[in-house]
Amino acid sequence: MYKIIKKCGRAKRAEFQTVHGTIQTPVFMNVGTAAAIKGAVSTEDLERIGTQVELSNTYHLHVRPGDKIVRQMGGLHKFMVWNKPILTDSGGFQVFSLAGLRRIKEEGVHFHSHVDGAKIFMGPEESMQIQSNLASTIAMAFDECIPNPSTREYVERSVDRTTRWLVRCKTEMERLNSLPDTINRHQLLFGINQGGTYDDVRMRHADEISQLDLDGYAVGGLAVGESHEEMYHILDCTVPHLPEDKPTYLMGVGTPANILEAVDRGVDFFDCVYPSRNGRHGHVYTKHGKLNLFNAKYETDPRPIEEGCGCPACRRYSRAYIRHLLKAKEMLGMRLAVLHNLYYYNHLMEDIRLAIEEDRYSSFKEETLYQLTQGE
RNA sequence: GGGGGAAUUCCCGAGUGGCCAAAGGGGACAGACUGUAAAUCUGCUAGCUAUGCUUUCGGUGGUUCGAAUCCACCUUCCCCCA
Repeated sequence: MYKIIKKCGRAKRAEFQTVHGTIQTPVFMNVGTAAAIKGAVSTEDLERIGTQVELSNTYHLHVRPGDKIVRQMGGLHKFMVWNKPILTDSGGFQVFSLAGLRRIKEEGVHFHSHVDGAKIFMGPEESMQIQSNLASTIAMAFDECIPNPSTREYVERSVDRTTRWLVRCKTEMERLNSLPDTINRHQLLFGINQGGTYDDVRMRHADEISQLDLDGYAVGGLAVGESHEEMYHILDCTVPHLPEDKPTYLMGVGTPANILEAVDRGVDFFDCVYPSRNGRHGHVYTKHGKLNLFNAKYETDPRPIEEGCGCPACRRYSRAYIRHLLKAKEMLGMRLAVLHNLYYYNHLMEDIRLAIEEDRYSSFKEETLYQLTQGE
């Protein structure tokens, strides 16, 4: 299922086979929380910009339209008309991001819906059931994404609960996959490592969950306020304690520089809202760093966002025009910026894969990081 | 021709004697955003030799210790009646 093709230092070039196709890693998963990438991005667009995996969210789809409706429509793949792999996040991040709207108990989490305030209960079993209804390719374990900073005492208690929840997730997922009427009987389950910024807690937890023989392992709870140095240190400590023959996923990360560094520490999967959200907010990525198209200096800039870029935005449109659209709040402006950013991320990953294959990842990383800081 | 109303800082618009360089929008300018409660949020928007000073509320003159606010005249615009 997971096959390492080439290693270059700790960086891995691998293939991950799923029922919805083979994922070439390292990979960036394009975030479409509510079964759509914000910014009016269609399935056809995703095919054009090189998307391999789309990520959607258990909590959001449970709230709206409801996972039973998605199931009735034949599962997320049919519903979205996307036949490549889909990873669903478990709702664990909403335990973090909806902190004001939820209460954590051993059995699970009580939420108030951010849409209408309705009471929602989600525990490991519920999360697995919802994800089974969604029939994603990869389900994520239901965890608590711990805020930063948190006390050691809290982190240890939370991590132990996340482990107990993980065991329950695995049991429930096996049961669901064996049901005769399940849509995707090959649904995979990734566990999630937590431990805040406490490296010993991280390593201990990684060792524990590695015993469970899951389909993949994620490092969660990073990029939530700690420094980059802390994040890289945690990866240095944690990734070696996760199974080498399973994919590693760094959740929610990150900037191009974060990804370059994390790949160098053995990470295969990434996802982040940056390319889509920043695109909607007028920030676009180039090999020389990020541009803010709202800035006055692009008012009459006839150049594409990036010279030579093959994305749908750069092939036809100028910075000046996209800036105008963004300022005029025309949806096309956001759409073009998001398409560019996702294309940039997907192609950055392609370059990363090639560099590993050609055994030159270290120099590629240094050169790319250097370029990113240079500006134009 | 007669009667009434209005002119405010880039725009709209509040303010009708001191607490006013002037509310609130908008626009402009800049910043933030890392498993998306995010097409969102924040800051800023007269000038300067800056805990103060100068210019600014259609124009000119006046009343007052003090005027965007009161008075006179002028200019422009709007509405109603002929």
